[in-house]
Amino acid sequence: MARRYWLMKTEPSAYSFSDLLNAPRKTDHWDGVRNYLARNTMREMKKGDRILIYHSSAAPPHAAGIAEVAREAYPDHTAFDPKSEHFDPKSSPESPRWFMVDVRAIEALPETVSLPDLKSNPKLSKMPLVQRGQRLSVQPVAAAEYREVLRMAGLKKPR
DNA sequence: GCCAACGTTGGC
DNA sequence: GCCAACGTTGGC
Repeated sequence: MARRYWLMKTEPSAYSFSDLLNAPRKTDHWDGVRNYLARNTMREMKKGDRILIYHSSAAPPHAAGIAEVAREAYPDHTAFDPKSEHFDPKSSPESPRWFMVDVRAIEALPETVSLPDLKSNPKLSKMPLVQRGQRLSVQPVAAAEYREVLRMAGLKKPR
């Protein structure tokens, strides 16, 4: 199966692409997704798939870096922890409701690509990200869209 | 801080 | 199963 492409949002004040770059082996688990559609999308991810990491609630919001799927979906243990802000009493180790993947940072984009720039590129008009009202924290990206974002970021060699 | 657009919850 | 109320996301 051909490699696929995805986009994951994060609020940089909570967890930024730099945090991922500085994590051991540049790898971390992506916990806390509590939306069924986003969860289902994560379960489609395969090891080696590429991920655009997007900083939401920034000024301006922007694509910050690229990463890859390091481990495919497995139960999100933060849902089992009553002390976690992502705790969900309806999820249990026996019957997990929420899942996460591990992601590994590949590299920061040479130039971040702002949301206004993404919106003004007609080639990207079909991305859920730029469509009004889309709130998905995990979403698919077409291969051509991925390449276009990398080109806008000044990354000559697609990764 | 505002608020539009959704998703979820719960009464019926 | 419907749908109003409520909560969350996230751009502005």
